[in-house]
Amino acid sequence: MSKVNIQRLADELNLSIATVSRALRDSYQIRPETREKVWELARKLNYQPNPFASGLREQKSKNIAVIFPELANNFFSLAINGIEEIARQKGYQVLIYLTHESAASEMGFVKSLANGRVDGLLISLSSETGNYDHILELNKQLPVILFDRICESAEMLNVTTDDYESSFKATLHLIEKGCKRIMYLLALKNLLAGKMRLKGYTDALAHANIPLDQKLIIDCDRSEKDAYDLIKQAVAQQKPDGLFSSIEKLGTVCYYVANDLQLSIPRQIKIISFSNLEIAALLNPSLTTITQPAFDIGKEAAHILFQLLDKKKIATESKMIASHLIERDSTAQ
Amino acid sequence: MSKVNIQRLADELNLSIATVSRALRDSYQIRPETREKVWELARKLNYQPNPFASGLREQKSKNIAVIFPELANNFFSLAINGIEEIARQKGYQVLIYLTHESAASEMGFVKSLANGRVDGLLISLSSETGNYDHILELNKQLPVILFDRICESAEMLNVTTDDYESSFKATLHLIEKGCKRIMYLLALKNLLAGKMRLKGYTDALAHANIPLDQKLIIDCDRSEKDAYDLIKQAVAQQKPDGLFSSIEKLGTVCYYVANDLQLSIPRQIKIISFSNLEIAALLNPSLTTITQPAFDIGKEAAHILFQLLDKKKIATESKMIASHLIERDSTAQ
DNA sequence: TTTATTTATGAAAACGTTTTCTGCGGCACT
DNA sequence: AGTGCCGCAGAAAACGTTTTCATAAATAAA
Repeated sequence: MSKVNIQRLADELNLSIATVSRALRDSYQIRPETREKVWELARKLNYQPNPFASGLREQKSKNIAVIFPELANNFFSLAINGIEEIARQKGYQVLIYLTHESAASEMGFVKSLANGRVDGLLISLSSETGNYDHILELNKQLPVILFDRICESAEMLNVTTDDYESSFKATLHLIEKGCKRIMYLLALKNLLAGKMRLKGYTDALAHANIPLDQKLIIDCDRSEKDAYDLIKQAVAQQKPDGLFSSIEKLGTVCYYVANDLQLSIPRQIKIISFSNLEIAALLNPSLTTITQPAFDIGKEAAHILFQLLDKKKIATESKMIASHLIERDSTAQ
Repeated sequence: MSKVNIQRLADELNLSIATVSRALRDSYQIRPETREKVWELARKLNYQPNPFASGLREQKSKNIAVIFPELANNFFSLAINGIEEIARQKGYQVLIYLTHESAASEMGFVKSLANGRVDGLLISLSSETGNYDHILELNKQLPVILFDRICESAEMLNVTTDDYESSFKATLHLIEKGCKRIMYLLALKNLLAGKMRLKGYTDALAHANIPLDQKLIIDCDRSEKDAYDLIKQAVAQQKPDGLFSSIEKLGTVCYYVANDLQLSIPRQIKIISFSNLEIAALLNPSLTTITQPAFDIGKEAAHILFQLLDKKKIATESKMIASHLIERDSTAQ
């Protein structure tokens, strides 16, 4: 039951710990038969090197940290799958932190990573985050890759999707389907992603010569809980014929609102939403979505991180992966 | 830029590292003004004790591991939220491992935890897992709590939900709504949860004096990818008037099948499913579910684990948390 | 045979903490 | 003045690795 360490192996084999360590690491200096004896016992006792000891000695943790706003969101669930897959291949452990959209939590987590706990960080910013100093500071010590919710700093590496273009296309899609008054459900307005999505919307309106009506832009960042009431009231007052939800969570809220106001989708009101919901196709009616390649974004972010960790300085640069507009019944003509 | 360690603090303050360490840990042996000086500099330099050094010295990691089959499943996304919340309160880090339902992966992960990487483990077994030796073995070294997908061993601590009762009730619910031929979509048949759910189904049939028809039990474990075809064919042949899906994933598959076979839900076929899908209410028609208290299960499992880690031996025993049957339109009469 | 070189191993230092064991002044009590 | 105690701080050991440095035996070169 007592923990099996390298000393124990050395004692049982009448070898020094140096020899055992070398044998386990397949050093060329070790006689094959010695090596084999060591490995055999190690396997038998299920010897696992103490990661704290090796970490301390080697000054590397073989850990990476992943900081997420939440996991209820399908985007992040998918992304972490991609991240975990790559990390596992590389023999790294994944530490997970959830900020619950709190900038204070995020700052605390980031600061706590400053001393060797992890070798690198993958982070998607909280919606509250306005100041990026903590990120830039940590990036001086270890590689930090931002994904999806990035910060506007030239010096950081990012993996994103084409928020602006997607949003532009989504708005145009509603216009093509006949919408004249498109309400935009604004979220993440502190973050670049949020700003790009909003700009995609306004630019698309301009492009179609539709005057921008500020009353049709509903800020849903502030009151997450009250989003339902807020949207319902806005829809009732402004009577839009299209709803564009800039985040997944609000997409479903739209359905409840439409139901409640007895608006038929898509006849009276059309709905499109950024969303990674697998079952968007099963909603009543099926929901037209802009779907982000979440798994690939996670994978790519991890991939870039490990390029840096492996010191392969080959072409590590920010990357953008396109989202897809999937047309379904909620925007049918 | 250089890492700030305790030596650096000691040098700058002309103190010994012993004193600095004690000051940071609020030892009573340290003069308050010394303590304050140390803390001030530590804050200024954002000193974070190296967790590998402390871990090695104290022989505890302040880490816990969470082993999940997957994260696409809403149950696990919710559960990890609960786990992370408790762990964070306790100052522990959460290491995440995804088995993708592979027993081999699971065994590898569990074995790799044998040497101090983590102080405890929360695990939900993969659907492939038939042998529990690796779990029992690890449990000799550190506390292991199983949740939801547990193993049938008296000596392990578990957090579960009332699978049998839920399944019984669900079946009865369909019967009450007029179903005569209820097809059961079997999954997780290797695991206790799967067995209990199946037994709940068969017992409920017996209770209602409905003869058990083996052809109505569709084993969906084998061919995850082909589940759709399997179910579609079975429904076409057997013409059930009720579908009971024992896992979330198959619930949505039922909708696609019904659609494809042009069966109207709930008129021609009623559907009920184990599921934590938030938007079950928005499906077409809304889906009647048995919803597990995933967040609470995660929280409770973590809670029990920390009771053990804190050596509070007060009443640490297995716990069962009830699921809820939420009646919606897919089983309307 | 003597000397250089290779091969296989051991001794010991280092990583950054925490904590036990000492030690030094100063104070209170004989 | 001598003894004991207390408050504070330093020296050093320990945790389990990895790796540099040293060394013995065996082989090759002279």
